[in-house]
Amino acid sequence: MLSLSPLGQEEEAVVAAAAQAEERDSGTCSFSGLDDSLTSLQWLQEFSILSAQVPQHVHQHPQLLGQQLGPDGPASPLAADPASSIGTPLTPGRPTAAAYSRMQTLPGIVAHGHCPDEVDYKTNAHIKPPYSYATLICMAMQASKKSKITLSYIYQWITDNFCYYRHADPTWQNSIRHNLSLNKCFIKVPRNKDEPGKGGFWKIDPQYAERLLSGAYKKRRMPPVQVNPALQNRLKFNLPTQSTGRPVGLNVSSESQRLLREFEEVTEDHQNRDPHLCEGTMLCSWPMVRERNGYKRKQAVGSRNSISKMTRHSSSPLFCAEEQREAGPLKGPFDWDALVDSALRGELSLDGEDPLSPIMKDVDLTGRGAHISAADAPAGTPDLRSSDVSDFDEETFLATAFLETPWPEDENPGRGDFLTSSTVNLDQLFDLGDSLNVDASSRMEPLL
DNA sequence: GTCTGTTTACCTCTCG
DNA sequence: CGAGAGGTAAACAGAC
Repeated sequence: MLSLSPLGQEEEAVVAAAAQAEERDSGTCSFSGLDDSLTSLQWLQEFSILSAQVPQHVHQHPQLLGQQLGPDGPASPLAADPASSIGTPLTPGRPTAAAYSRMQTLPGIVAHGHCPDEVDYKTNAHIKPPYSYATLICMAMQASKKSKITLSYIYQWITDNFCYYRHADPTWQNSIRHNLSLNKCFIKVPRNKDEPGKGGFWKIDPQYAERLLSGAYKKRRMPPVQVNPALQNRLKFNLPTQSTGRPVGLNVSSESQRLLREFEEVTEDHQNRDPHLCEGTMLCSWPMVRERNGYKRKQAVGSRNSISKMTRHSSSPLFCAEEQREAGPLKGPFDWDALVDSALRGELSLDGEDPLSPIMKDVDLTGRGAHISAADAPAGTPDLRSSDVSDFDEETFLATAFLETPWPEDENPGRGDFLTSSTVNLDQLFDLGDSLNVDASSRMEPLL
């Protein structure tokens, strides 16, 4: 009953245009010409899970950040479908290796019962991606390069990038819809009368996007291993396991292992950082306004949408559908070290008009309404400077952050409002960068 | 009829 | 143990 609607014409047009623009702007090879190891979502898994450090190959090819999903997201050709060839769950050459032993030391990963880092969800149809539906939706939205996307696009993106859902019972689509409707993070944008097609568009509520990104929403619970029931039998017979119990099919290429080693070398220091360094960071400064996000049980009918959703409209400074120009993926070479160094030297000011990312610049610390600049908060304000670190949802943040499209340098309509509304001090920013240097750096790309 | 969207209900799991 | 977060299922209505 899995019936995916093809992309609408308008979407295809945008996708095609984006692809062309991407190729034109980057001056690099086309998406299809990229090394496969750099076009997989898999590196995101690494990035997300391994404490948000920058994989070496991303360091080496930062321009690829925006190309991980390809310029056209769901329009990209489906990855090889291992469901028909069990035993080859990984795409050769992809940087999917992980130091599994090392992972044993990372809380919250091993506890999940499997090593997501080793799983190429784009081709592995057997293991359910460890992302909540909300996260998946966000990822699709971020990857789309559009400010608003359709439900069918979300379906398509998910099935294209997470093989599991290609073969899973389509009830997940129900959950997606359920999530869109129920989760206040998502705003429905009605389709214009003259726009053909079914349904409306969806976008991320800027306010809640901030919270999503800041981790106000917990990551998906991860059962030990969720194996696609539809494939369980085949998996059972076709996936021999190692002595560790891990499927042999999850072996990684030597190149991947090399990349991982390099990555680990780079990130090892970060793993040993004093956790207190996190205090005062941007993310840690964001108060977790744990407003129930629509999951209240037995709510009064209409209490959610009639109020919360109605009050959310496009006046929000971020992600506004028509306010925010379609942004392309990160482009061009990028000197990460130089950026961080200069930032650490204080050469980068986040005050004023620097076109920093919305979430870097404007943080609605209340979650709704009253804005409190992070910089305005007293240094000792506990709820701002050392707030619930555990709430920091790396998964959501990272999963979406790398996909978050930067705004073009030449225009930033609709951003003046948030650019001027608050400030973030450098310490906050680059403490953030310590743990999320990909993201922080990528957000500052327009500065260069 | 199918797709989309909303709503309700109930479940499991995590966390304090 | 209760609350919160997230997942699943199902019913229903409206649009296409």
